[in-house]
Amino acid sequence: MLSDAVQDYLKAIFKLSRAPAAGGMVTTSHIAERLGVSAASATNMIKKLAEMRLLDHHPYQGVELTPAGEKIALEIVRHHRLLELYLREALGYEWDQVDAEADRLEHVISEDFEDRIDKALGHPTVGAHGEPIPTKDGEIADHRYQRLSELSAGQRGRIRQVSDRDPELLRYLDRSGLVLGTEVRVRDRAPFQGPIRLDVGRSGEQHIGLDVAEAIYVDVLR
Amino acid sequence: MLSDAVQDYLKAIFKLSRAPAAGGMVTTSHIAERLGVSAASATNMIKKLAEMRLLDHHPYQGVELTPAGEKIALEIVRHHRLLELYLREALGYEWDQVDAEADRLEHVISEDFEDRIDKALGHPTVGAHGEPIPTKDGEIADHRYQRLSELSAGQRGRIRQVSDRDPELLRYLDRSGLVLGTEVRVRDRAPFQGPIRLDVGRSGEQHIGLDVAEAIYVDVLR
DNA sequence: CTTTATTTTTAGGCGAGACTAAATCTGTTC
DNA sequence: GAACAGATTTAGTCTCGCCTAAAAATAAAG
Repeated sequence: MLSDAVQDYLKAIFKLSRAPAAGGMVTTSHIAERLGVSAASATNMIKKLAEMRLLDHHPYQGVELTPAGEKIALEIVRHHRLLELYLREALGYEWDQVDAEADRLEHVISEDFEDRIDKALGHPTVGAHGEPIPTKDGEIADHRYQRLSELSAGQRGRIRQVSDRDPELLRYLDRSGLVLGTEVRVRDRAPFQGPIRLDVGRSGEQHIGLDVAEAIYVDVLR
Repeated sequence: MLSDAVQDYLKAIFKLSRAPAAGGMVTTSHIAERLGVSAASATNMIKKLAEMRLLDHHPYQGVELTPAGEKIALEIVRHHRLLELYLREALGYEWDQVDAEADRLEHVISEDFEDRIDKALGHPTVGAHGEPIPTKDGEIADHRYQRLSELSAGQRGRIRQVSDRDPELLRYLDRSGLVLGTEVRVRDRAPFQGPIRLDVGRSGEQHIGLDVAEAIYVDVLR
């Protein structure tokens, strides 16, 4: 049985390696920062994971998950995303509360539990924030949405995914109507990394900062 | 935050102290046996728990939970029993599978999760095997059922609780119709700790061993 | 090409919670 | 009341996952 710590590292490395601008290679300091541990601790765990053949360590350069490591990471991500969705759909959790609860549950649920909530949810393919849910045999869809921050004035898009990193942000998005499925249109963008003016849905107009727009992923329409 | 190990010890001590023939005092070796650790390990943890004022340690005699320790134990038991029932009612688990899953989940769920499943279940007062569920403020009902093994020929009873210690036993009980709510009547008892012949419900007749009868608790009828 | 700033790794330690082996206490038996 | 069996505690280790401080490697700047 893999420890919680091992699982957390694999998950973090997987997510970082998928993040834009990471060419598959993930640095020690990024891992340490993500997990809130010292760089030395991260190095130690990296060495251990490398011995277990769950990742390749290129000293001073970074790490890369092996297929075996990625497989495990995907199982954890699957657990996490199914749990998030279940908490929301079956137990009425708010959008911003599911991540923390799922972080603790994901390490302890059995395969059976996973299968049962998967079934209860109707075998969903996307999670509570629009992220793809890996299949049981380790396939994960690659949606390639665009960030809302990349759209230019006049473009329209439908919100398909939002970053789940910050509960505060999720509450803000919820209040602002910027939820999954909503159609938005960029009215204009202020210069110098300024705010974006948006039409949200049929009604509201919103001004959002660039950081917020970067956390929203859309399908471009038309 | 209390570690999983601390929680497991408190829960085990609580359950042992409630078991018949334990005068509130629980021995080191019983604790060690229940948790599957060496007696030395149990002694270490006992000293630690005594320092935390969660139990009183009378060296070489045994331990007794303080009110503070019992409070925590009851919270864990509440988590466990609500989870067991939820797994059964909401996710369709079998009678014998819920204990193991709940053992892992009980340490990680939040207060919020507890409240949500409690509500979803309609604030139940007994768990999946008939055990009383402690209330949120640490009250636990004391049912004082009788063991089926204590009934004499001719007596009738309704099954109100079964021991959850052995999944194998639970499967056997399920197959035999010896489930919660069923009415049973003792036809006769073989001598020398022999089997008990039972009428089960309206139909079946069953012969069960004394060990099995000791694991079944009934309300005596008439 | 050398200095400097940054990142990464090494070295050494700490707390939890388990272990084994040895010492000590309790209780029973003669 | 002495001896012995069994339970309990003490003493000393081990692994895991974290830490800080120091050393080493890399990358950037002069």
